[in-house]
Amino acid sequence: MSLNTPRTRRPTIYDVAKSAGVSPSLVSLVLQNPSKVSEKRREAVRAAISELGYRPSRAATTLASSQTKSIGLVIDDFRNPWFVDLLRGMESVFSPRGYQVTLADSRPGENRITEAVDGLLAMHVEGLVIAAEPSESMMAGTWVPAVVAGWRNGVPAGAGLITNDDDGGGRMAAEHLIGLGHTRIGHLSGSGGAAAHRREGFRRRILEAGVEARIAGESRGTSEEDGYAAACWVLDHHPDTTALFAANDTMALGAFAAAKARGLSVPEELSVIGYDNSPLAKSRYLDMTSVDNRSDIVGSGVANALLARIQDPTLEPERQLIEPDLIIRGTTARVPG
Amino acid sequence: MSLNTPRTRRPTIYDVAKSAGVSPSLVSLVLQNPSKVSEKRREAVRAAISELGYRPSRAATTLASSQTKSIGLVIDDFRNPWFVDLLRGMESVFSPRGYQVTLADSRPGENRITEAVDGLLAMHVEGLVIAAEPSESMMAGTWVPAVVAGWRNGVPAGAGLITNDDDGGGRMAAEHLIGLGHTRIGHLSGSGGAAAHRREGFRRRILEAGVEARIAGESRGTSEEDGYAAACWVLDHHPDTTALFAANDTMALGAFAAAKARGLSVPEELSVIGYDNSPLAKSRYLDMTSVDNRSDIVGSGVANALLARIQDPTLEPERQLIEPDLIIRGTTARVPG
DNA sequence: CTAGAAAATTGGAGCGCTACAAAAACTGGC
DNA sequence: GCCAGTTTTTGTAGCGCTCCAATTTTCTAG
Repeated sequence: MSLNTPRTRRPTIYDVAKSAGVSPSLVSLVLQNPSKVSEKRREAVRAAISELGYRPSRAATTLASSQTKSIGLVIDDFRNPWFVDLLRGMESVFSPRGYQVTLADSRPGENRITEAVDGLLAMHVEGLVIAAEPSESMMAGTWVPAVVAGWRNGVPAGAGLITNDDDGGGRMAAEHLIGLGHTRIGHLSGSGGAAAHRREGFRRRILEAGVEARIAGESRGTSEEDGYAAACWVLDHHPDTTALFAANDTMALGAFAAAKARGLSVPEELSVIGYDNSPLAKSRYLDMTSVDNRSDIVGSGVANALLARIQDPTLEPERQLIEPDLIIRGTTARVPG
Repeated sequence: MSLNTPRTRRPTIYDVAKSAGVSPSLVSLVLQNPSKVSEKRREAVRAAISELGYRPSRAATTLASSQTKSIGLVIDDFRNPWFVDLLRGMESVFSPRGYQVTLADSRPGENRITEAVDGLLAMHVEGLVIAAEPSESMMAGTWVPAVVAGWRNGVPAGAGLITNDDDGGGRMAAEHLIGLGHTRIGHLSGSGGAAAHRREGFRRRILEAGVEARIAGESRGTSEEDGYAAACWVLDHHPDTTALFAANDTMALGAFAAAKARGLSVPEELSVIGYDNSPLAKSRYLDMTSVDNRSDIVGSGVANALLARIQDPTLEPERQLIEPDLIIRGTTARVPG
């Protein structure tokens, strides 16, 4: 049978051409610009294509045309939910322009970021989006425009930067709690660029209001356990604390656990505010007040900046901050008493 | 300067060869099998490579060698956390063998699964892992081995299948609750293949024990909201219910919300068991009893099956069930009273 | 010192496709 | 029926790499 010929060679453009009785060039034309081909041949070619189950070889196309209409996205960890929004934002501008985005993760220890970039460049991507801690060396000899998304420390010269205004977000969180009358506020922080900016924005606004900043976990991680440990520290050293600002939603979950262990009810006795507006925060059960960093907007901004630089490589790399949003839900309330 | 020549053509193997004073073939040899090249030339070539910032073109390599050492993974949604474990399991066997895995998501409405498969095949992947609802048409004219991971309905002929034993998992959940003395048990189900199997396994064990099965949400989705709605239905129609089995952890979160709204405490008055052993279930705060579907094992099983069929294409596609694990945590307890 | 074997290196064809110039097939107007 | 203009189709030459046979160099032993 013709339908079930499994172990056969992958069909090429020549097979299609022969089967349709035309030249290979004509088949290629049908693939790229069907309107330039007479209806008769076009249909013959299309029939042959589906008959043979032909799929163009991207490798050959890339090699011959030296443009891939693809851009590479390096992310540090698939478990980090923010990249989903980033990707969605990126695709909203890339897809209509016919660009495809290819993912590479650079989990530390497995393949480092340099390897991820190398792999992407080997695939002839036309541009690079770095959603991971960038490194100077990674850019060595990079010949395509790159933009860093969502990180602020050590952005290599020559790369653009579009990121969430984490300072602003920290300030917003502080503002919200101060507005609710809180004056004894703790912050669960972590190491890393984003956490540092959130912390600084928070600290500055808190000090402006003449309130003491109770900050824990600056040099630790940002997991739920880290959040729990930091919350325990704050609540044990400052038992009069009435509000906690966590550097992300997962850490806020740790804060909930610490509160529960101490018999403190949220938000009646302890207000908690998270960051990221992740699915966790949106959950009906957790219903968490959180700062939304608008990663979708970052994504579309990144895409636009990259596209501009692909079209005009002489353009200067852009730097841009995206304003976050405070989403008020059920874990923050007026100060008790 | 030689270091900073940004807008220049991407260096090729010829550039490297010229710069190192050897033939292109020799450069190619260094790249693939350095031990066959004399130390002197090898070093010269390596120096030239890093001097020029040369990266091999994957397109050219693929075309010339007609083997890519890459396999394609189609997933239905990046937000679904189980694919992370699947991927990890796959990489644990692919990486040591030098295979790379390329991701393509097939979110419905954007690019359908057929397009994702087409894209992957265009990249000359040597095998395909489908972690999404498969379709018959997607396999039309596919010339590489494929295996479906984690879905059981409508698996195309010719594709292998490695999946979690969802029947077994449902049975385990029922078993656990019955063992705790519960006799009035509700189940929050959903549409879709996995949910159906979990439901059936659960129902069968429940009926064996002579307990009535209170099942809700069979034709709805599997989000937290769906879980909430189903839990409300069960708790309102059968107020004497003492335990709830949710088809996944997110739905269990909905069950928590429903319990909270009714002033029922978990697990004292209501036991809740989830499915997936997702980060949610592992959370210190939520501390959820859950069925672990061992997606990592599925991943490595898939990888092994695929590798075997790549090496020997005449092999019959394999079908295999992976036994789940019950992880008992703090949301289930002996029946009250 | 030299034949013969082994190791190191090279030239050239070809992977599947596109780009572009050249050829072929149609137009319509006189 | 013929010519200029237009549309459609087709060779041909690469794109950057690998593979393999052929060639050159190096080594071993008599």
